[in-house]
Amino acid sequence: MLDAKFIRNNPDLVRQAIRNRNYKFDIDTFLKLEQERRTLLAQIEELYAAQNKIDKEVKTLLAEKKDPQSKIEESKRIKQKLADIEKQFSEFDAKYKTDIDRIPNIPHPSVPIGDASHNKIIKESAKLPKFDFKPQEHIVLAEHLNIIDFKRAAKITGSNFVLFKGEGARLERALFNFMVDLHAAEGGYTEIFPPKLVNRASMRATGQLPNLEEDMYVTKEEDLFLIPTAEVPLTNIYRDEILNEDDLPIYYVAYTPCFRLEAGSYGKETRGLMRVHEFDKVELVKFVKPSDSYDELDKLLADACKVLDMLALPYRVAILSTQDMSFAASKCYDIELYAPGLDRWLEVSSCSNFEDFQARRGNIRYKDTKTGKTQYVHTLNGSGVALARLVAAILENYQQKDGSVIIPKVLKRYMDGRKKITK
RNA sequence: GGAGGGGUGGCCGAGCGGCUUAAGGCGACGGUUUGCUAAACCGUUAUACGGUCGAAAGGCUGUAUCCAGGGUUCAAAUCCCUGCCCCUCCGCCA
Repeated sequence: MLDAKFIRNNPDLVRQAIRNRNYKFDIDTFLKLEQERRTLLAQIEELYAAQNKIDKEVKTLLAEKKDPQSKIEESKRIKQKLADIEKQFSEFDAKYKTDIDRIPNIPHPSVPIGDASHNKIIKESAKLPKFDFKPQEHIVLAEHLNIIDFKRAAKITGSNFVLFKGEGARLERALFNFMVDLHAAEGGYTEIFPPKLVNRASMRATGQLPNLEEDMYVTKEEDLFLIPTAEVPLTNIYRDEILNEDDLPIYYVAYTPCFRLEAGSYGKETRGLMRVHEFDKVELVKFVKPSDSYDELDKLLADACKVLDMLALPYRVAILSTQDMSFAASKCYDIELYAPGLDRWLEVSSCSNFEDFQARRGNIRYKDTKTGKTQYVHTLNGSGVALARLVAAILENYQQKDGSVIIPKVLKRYMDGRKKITK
């Protein structure tokens, strides 16, 4: 959420940001609404002031044992008037609140303007792997090794769910343990194991609601959402709280499953591990001082890349363009792994700085030690990294001619010292 | 799931329709005293959104906020309803 005052004072900036993101939102109509809302609010406050004054007068009259009846009558009249204006106000207010929630964050000046074709690659692994045979897709490898059972997952639940089996299950578990350990030990992140169901207020604070409601799983009885990412429970840890400046920066890491309905997706994109409704992910979240947030974003990106360096996988990093970035982000880097079987780049991480956009929605602040003022923190998050596609990339990059798959060295101690997955 | 008891400022805690502009205490901060520390004494002590003055720091002013949202009333921390959370007991369960 942007500051209403900021929008009022910088309408052109906001208009430009919306245009650069290719969003549709009429700022002028919004500003008119906002003005109207404030006018009504001022009227209401004036009437309340009058009521409060009468209230005191009544008290005085009662204390002096005089008749307050005429004052009471006056108060009743004001009450009537108030009811009318408040009814008007609540209509404007409701519209105002849903509208301001739908205004996206302002992209950082360093973000390339345009659609996904303007994403800028800033780093790429020196060389892609070479094979003296035709590399297979991960689906073929997984079926050959009997480590993933897509058919039975579909029977148990539905299409685009995954059942890992044997060494496949072991690999999945090894990977998230490896990543959480790495970030906790070397990155200085505190490990969290959060709830995987969250309420509406939490989903709103991080920006999944109201725009992405149709992509989320929700429980009927309690209106709780299955988390689409650990970003939601982690960032909401400090919703409606005031932190001390000395507490910052705060770094959290969590492994969680992630649930995405993605109602609109279909076709080739959805085969295998590319786009599944439930996947595992290790997520990094930071709460930092505004002055540090872009340095922190670079460090966050480096922490995510470190996982892939250690796994010795080919990857590239792109700055996402204004149209490709999520609604709440100011700046976002994507990390993509190369999958030689598919001959495609697979997105396994987004590292974003939200500046104070989420903090304002979630009312997450800190007290400045020197000035004593409270202000919004900056929040960041990044995948470190997402699992399903990572498994696909490992299978495809480490495959051997006979269909076996070498286990990356750093995972050996998480896999009972095994070096290879074979049939 | 059932039955009770609760939720008040940074913390503890009183208040239970108009005497509250939320008592009192603790803590924190500033000051006085002091060789230093402590003690004592005096003072300050939230947030949000408007209006207004100011170059700014900030001042003045209005409104709201006693878990949240509704309601009753001229008037609600106080009464009623709904929800959330916490505690005790019972049931069920991993």
